[in-house]
Amino acid sequence: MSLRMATLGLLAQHPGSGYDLLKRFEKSMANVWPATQSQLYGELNKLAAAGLIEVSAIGPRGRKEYRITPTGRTELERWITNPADDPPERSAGLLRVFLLGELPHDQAREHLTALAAHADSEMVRLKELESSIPWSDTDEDLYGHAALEYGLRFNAMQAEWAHWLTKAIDNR
Amino acid sequence: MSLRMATLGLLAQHPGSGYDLLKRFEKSMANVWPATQSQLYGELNKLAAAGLIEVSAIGPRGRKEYRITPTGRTELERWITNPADDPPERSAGLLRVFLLGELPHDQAREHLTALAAHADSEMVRLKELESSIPWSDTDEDLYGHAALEYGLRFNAMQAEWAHWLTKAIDNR
DNA sequence: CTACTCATGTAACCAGTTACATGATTCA
DNA sequence: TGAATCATGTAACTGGTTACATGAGTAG
Repeated sequence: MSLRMATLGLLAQHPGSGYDLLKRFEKSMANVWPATQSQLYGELNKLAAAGLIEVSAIGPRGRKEYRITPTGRTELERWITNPADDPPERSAGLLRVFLLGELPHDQAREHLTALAAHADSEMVRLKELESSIPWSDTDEDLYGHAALEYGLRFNAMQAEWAHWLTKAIDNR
Repeated sequence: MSLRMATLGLLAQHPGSGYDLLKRFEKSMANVWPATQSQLYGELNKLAAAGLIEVSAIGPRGRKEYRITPTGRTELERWITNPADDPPERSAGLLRVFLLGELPHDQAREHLTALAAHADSEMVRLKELESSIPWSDTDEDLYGHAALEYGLRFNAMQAEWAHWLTKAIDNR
């Protein structure tokens, strides 16, 4: 359901071909919901069959430009305002923490140091991304920027937590 | 790969049957990596076929008690110390934020208020969980507790972020 | 005319969910 | 003896990944 909505959402912002969307997935949405090429083309056909999007123009090389339909927009708004039916969150990283007791203390500490370092480098990457984008005054950019800020805060929290746990291990 | 390691990890902590593990999945691991009954039984058979676990005893009603093998333990440790091959993180919640621009401002604000409220109630739930568990002095409990602390910090961050964004919307 | 990018699709596979199916043991 | 719990499994379906396949237009 979520890839479907990610695709529909990108088309709600701007129409485009599968190829266009693929680049927008890689560029802006990869941090939030990655998608592969084959998955995307399949989803576009399903969305079109369901009447949520439609082909608005055919270009060279069999290019199909899609746009969202009114039905599609209704469906998108319904999904955004209805967080109930989300898939459960899974985190391999947290699972690893959960099982860290199977490792000797010094290896566990090592892992946490690496985790904190990774969070720090993610923050650098996100800050670079932030300053590389010419943010406009649109709602689209307001929320894109907010998602980025979320990532910054998330990684900061993770680094702090890793340091806290490292200390807790040392006190034993 | 991750469910495989979650299962292996639980068996590394204590041996048990599929039925036992299922309850432990529901009780302690559901917040980190949920699993269904049919998935678990399938995985146990695959793990046994691969020699990572073995049946240590057969009980009434066809009960098969599993334990981890030395090969299994090696493989588990390899996985814990090697965070490279994790599946990408996906967040339906963040995807929704990304697409919040498709909604009128007041509806977006409403959504963020609900999100903050949900984070707050999650914190309450986790705190109750925390005080309901008779924590021991073992490593297993140290890291289980740390995972819970992670959840608390994560939800606190989320609530703060939602308030921050609500204010940013108001200033437009 | 050659290499590159644009452009779409299919097939095989792994992971996860829901529903169905079955039977043994225990406890009131 | 009937209900609850213990215990394991299969089948059908959806979502996601990797690899393969193909061809049209474009720029040097």
